[in-house]
Amino acid sequence: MQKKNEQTMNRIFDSAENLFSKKDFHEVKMEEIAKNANVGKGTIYTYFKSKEDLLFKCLMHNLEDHHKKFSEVVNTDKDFKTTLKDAFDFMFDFFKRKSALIQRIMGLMPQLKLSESDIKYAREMFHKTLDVSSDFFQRGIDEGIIINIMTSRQIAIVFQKMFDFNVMFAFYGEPEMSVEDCYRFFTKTFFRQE
Amino acid sequence: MQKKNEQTMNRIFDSAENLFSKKDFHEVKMEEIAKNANVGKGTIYTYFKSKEDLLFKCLMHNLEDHHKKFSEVVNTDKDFKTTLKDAFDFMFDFFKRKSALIQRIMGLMPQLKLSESDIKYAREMFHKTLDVSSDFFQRGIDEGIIINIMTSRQIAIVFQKMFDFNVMFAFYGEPEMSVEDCYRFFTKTFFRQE
Amino acid sequence: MQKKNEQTMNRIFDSAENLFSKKDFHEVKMEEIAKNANVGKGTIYTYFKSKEDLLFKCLMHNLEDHHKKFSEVVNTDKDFKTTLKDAFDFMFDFFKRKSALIQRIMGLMPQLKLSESDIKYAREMFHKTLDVSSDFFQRGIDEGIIINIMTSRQIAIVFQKMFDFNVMFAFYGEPEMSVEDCYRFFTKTFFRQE
Amino acid sequence: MQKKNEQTMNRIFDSAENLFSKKDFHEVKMEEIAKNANVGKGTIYTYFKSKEDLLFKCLMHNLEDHHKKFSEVVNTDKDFKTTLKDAFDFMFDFFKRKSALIQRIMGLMPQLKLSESDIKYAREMFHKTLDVSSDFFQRGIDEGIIINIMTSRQIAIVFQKMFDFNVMFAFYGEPEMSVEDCYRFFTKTFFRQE
DNA sequence: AATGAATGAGGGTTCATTCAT
DNA sequence: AATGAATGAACCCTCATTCAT
Repeated sequence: MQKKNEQTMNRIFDSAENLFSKKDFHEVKMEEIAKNANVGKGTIYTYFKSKEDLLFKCLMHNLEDHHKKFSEVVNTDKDFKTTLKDAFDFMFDFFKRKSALIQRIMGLMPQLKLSESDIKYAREMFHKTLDVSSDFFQRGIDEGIIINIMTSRQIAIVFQKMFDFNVMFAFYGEPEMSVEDCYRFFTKTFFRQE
Repeated sequence: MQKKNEQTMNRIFDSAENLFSKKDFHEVKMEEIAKNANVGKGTIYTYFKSKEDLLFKCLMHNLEDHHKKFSEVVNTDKDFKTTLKDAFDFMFDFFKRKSALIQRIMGLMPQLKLSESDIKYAREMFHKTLDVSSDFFQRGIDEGIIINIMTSRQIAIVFQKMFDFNVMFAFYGEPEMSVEDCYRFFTKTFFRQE
Repeated sequence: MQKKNEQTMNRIFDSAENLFSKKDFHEVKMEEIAKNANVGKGTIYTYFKSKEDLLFKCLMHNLEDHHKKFSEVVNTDKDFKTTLKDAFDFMFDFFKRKSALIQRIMGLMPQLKLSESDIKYAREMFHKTLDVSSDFFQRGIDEGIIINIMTSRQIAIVFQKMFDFNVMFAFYGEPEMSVEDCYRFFTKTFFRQE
Repeated sequence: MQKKNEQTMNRIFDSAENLFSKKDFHEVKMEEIAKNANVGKGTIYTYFKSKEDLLFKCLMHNLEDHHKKFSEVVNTDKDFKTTLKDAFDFMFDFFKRKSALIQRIMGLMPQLKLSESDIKYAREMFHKTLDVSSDFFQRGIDEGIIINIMTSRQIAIVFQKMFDFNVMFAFYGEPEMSVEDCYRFFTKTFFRQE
């Protein structure tokens, strides 16, 4: 794919991500995606096999991006607590922009008719992403900062998922947690109390 | 068959809840709901105005049931900690059976075209349900058992939502938390440490 | 059919005629007919084989009634012109009440799946009704009052149909013809001018 | 197939007009229209919003065509009587081809759920068409050829509607009026007798 | 005889996908 | 490569009809 195509594909990606974030898969129409991307309906099909494929590729596109950036955040020479704070900042922001999309897609995954290789790729991607996180928390455990009431992978999952609380807070009209509140919640639960 | 049958409606409810739990709204076909309920396709429409209405009524049906039973669990003479344990037992079980359904429906709610009165009713139901929970946690705060790093309503939301972690644990192949694990997680975070 | 049944059947007839007059066949629902007749939906089917049968019987019911009453009007000892005036009065009134129904039904007749005997009966009914009228106009021709630019049967048809003009006048917002206007129109066209 | 094809739309128009002429609105199936037009069922919906919209557009399509051609017939330098004869020739032919369609549609109009603008457009179209006719008959009145027992608009309506008689004649098995018969009928009624 | 709950065939409409240009 | 007109499978919903009571 040449330069020009890359741009077209990215416009499609942006449009699709935007719409899939806001609406249910079946509420999003290919025509709408095409229009918002300023391309013809048929053009999408030169880049993606089907609507499901587009959804899947959107997810992977985001996961890869997230993986890359998150790796950069946690693979650093700073001390654990400082890095954790950076990680919270990063995730807090990422969550705000992408959680709706990812939540939605993951809820749909079981119904997607994916090829064997796609499933394999997705599984690897998910685990690779979790591994980065879990390795980081393992470091916290090894340094004696985090208590091991959970496995490092479980902690990584809680870390990913805890920002969901804010969605519910918003739903019920409660004040949302700031990134500092989130950090405090996390340390209260997982840090060894002095 | 003369009187509109409570049983028929319950069969439809059961079938719909079951399918809506397993699949996306648009993947569930009315014909499938009818078949699994052992009724004709048209019969559903004598009880529910539309597929969306059926989904909505399913949610309300469950919320009402949940509200009633949960109220019984927490409105008791037992001491706070014992009652909290009962509440965890109850929620853990409820979550296993119903969370998929409720999660899915709540994700769809914004797209549902509900009547004013339906919206009002849903809002009331959600808040009524949360109130029972939040009153209970307020008692914990008042008794000095729970620290007030969050409002009682926020705690109630966390309490509802924390079982979600298990869904993710399952997704990533991590061991799920037992009800005791959940209770320990909660007390670690919200109980005053002696 | 006993007394009681006759009443029920007439309530169904009235309800059906009323609705078929106002709406298209397919817009009229059996439930609506039943409700307006204060009977159960199933009851209609104890009197009529189907919705089409009900429509057909409605038409016949009206034609018979019309035939009977119109016969009484024209079979009289009064002179031709006086009788014609009476006929206009009668038809003008009949038209106002029933033309919508009859027009509608006749437009539907070709699509109705009628039994051989029903078709035969309808044909006889239509012709019998026309015959009364045409015999009367033949008398006018024989008496030298009406000129024979048309057959008596054609005149009878024009006589039946001319009130239609008022429907169109109303549609276009023009003043409608009074019964006297109609009579004048008719005589201008068919009476020998002195 | 790049440009939305005028031919495709005309094929749909022809097919729809043909079927709506022969059958009741609800007896005509979209599938049938599509098949007779040699297009896919969905294609119709790229040209028309709904079945009702198609019916409405069919009517307007015909009225516009009729208006244009009829205007050409009556807006001429020939003398009144000659022009009237031409008008009869034209209407007689038009009626044979289109009256069934227009009659049927007009009977349905009250039940159609039309937009404000559609209603306005239809109203204008109807009146514009009638105006051409009524202006012409006004000329006849002004020239002293036609007596003014009716307004020119009423005469125009009678002129439009009188061909209906032939439909009834056919129904009852009477000989139909030729265009000359119709002309004679009209002049007998509306022309000043010398 | 009367009822109305239950039925399911049938049809209007949507929309992902194709393919000629 | 890009397009969008055309397609038809699929699905929600309606409503005439049936039948157990």
